[in-house]
Amino acid sequence: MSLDERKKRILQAIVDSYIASAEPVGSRFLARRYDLGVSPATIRNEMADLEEMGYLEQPHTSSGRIPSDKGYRFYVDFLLDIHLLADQEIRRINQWYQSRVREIDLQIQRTAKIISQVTQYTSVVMGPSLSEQKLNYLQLLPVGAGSAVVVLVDEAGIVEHRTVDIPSGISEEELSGLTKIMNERLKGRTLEEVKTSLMRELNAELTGYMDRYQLVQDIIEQLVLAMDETIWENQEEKVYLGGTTNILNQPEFRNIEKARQILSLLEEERALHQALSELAPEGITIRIGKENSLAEMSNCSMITARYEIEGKTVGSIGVLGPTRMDYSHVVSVLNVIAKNLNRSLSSKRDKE
Amino acid sequence: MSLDERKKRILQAIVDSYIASAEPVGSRFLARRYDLGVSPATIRNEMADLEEMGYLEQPHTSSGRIPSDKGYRFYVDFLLDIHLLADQEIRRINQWYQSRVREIDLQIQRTAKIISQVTQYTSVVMGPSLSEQKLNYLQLLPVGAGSAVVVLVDEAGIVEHRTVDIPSGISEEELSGLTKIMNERLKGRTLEEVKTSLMRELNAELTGYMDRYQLVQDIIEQLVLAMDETIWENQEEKVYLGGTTNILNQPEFRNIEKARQILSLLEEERALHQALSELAPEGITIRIGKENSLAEMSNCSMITARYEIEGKTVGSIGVLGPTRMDYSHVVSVLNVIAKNLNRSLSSKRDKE
DNA sequence: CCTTAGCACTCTCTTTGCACGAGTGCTAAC
DNA sequence: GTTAGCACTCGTGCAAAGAGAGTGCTAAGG
Repeated sequence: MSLDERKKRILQAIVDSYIASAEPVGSRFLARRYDLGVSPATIRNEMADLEEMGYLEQPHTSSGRIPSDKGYRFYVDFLLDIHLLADQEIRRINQWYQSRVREIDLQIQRTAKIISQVTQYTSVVMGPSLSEQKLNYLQLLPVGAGSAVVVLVDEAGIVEHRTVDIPSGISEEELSGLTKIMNERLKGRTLEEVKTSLMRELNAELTGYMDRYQLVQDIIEQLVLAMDETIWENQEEKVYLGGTTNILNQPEFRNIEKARQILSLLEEERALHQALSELAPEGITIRIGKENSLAEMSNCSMITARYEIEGKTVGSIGVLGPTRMDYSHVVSVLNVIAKNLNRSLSSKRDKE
Repeated sequence: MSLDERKKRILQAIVDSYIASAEPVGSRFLARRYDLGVSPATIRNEMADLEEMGYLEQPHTSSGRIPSDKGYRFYVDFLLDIHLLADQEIRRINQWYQSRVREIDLQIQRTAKIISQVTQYTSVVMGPSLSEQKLNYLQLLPVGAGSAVVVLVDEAGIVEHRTVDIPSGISEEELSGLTKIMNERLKGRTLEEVKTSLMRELNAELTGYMDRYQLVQDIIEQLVLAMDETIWENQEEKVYLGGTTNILNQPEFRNIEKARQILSLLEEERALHQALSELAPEGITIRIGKENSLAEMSNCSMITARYEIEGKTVGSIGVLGPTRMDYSHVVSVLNVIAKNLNRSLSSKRDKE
């Protein structure tokens, strides 16, 4: 894994150049354009070495070299210099987050849009997982006969609702009584806890207080179901995309077949979600080419960062592009945006 | 506009053939394949006439003919025979709608998916416009200090919520009192009415009942804002897509540039929404090529149908494809799906 | 007068050959 | 260890040639 200084410089030059131009890089070009202090012939020798070691590839016998996945990996791990974003760019991003957005999914969706606009790649953002969020408030509102709306509010101010069936024999007073008891007992627990153990515990207890055993049990069962759906829908399903067509600007996707393959993948929320979930718990994760678990993404790299609510990691934001991606820029952008998003998602609570 | 019988048959044959194969249609092919009873030479003469009249076009001097927009229009208006869907297909669609889905936007989203799967084109579905829906129930729930959640339920059982700021000086009792009064007054009015005139009317009245003039006014103002957003977000923004990549299977979009153009358009929710709104108030609408108001869609046709809640038209479902689209099949599919969707959206209410 | 066969013509698409340019690997000299 | 030189390979662009499909027109036939 150890390359001498010159090999590193050459590899770096090749990757930089290829990222910028998408053209295989030749020795003469390198010698001219980068100040390596050696002749093309020497560079050729070094390139032959690098190829043998697996860092470079040659599309055909007499063309320049392009980085292999391994080459990109080395570049990302050891050669990447993250230059700060231009002030202008940072300001632009901050500005986007000036205006306060109430609804969390709108905020997430906007984030996807911003990422894709700033990076000119496709962005992939996972909606927040709510299962670890703590319940602040729960309300059962009767709606017509046999239906009620459950409204859940968590400590971060995220609101969700869901319609459930309730036994028609229960009165409005009973319902609000039930709501009251549940609130006293469940506030401050995570939604996951609420859903599983607590609901059962409460179930047992409530049947003591109230005379209509069966009805209450029915309601609770419905509630558990609804919460399950709510949590699940957010955690397991929602993936927001931005700039999906940006991918078509990349020369590696000029080929319709390749384009279709990757665009189809983007329609598969479930697969995407999985790809996004397999990440390191914090910091920036970079997956290059075949490092991605999905075969369709073997020409792509994905860079992701995490975001938090209440200091707890709840989801990730990411960028999908060709392996020939501007890693440095994207990493910086994701850092800045994650910071903004964190702030904006917590400001909801700071207000209180 | 009047073509003799033979010209009609020839035009129909050409459109059918071109829809099926995407290849320009020549006279020999027509004579052989369709039972027109005349020789290729005669067909050539007729085709020359049809071209002169504007129903056909010739990609280049010595190729077969393809239908012009006008040709498709004639075909759609006078020659289209809508054959019923295969039982199997109908059953398949009905099956999709067997399982009951509570949340309306999920149902709409699923509909988009179904349409695209059945037709193999891209589907475009407009979320329901809520402004004409009648309010069934409204609730203000205090959440933390300074915030409250407004929950709106309409007669069709559609639930929406929104977080609003409220003056911190107001008590929970006052809030529930306010809720009660509002419910009495506003139930049964359309959301649009609630939003505009009634809110003001109520505003005036309430200031009599309650002693804190300013506070109440603040709340109402917030509510109006929230409702505005709610209505607007549904009516003006939400467009659900299905099978966007299906468009890439069409030979006319092999060209990356064209593909990108149309896919970019699909990302522009606002433009799309507008395109969908300009439709006849009921029945099926077909827009062919340049009949579409958006220049990007001049190679495309769009077929749309309306759907209803409570017998009131609230949105539309549609298919976007090349002008060379299987009009007959799509029209049938949309009819069946609209019917299913209507039923499923009203069943929410039938239950009561 | 309408229909049809025949034919010359047009245009696209594919193939072929060829020259060019970019880039390499290798060898020999520095 | 570095470099210049050279032969070699491969992709690309271009022009010419040929095949194929389809037309429009003309003249003959019903």
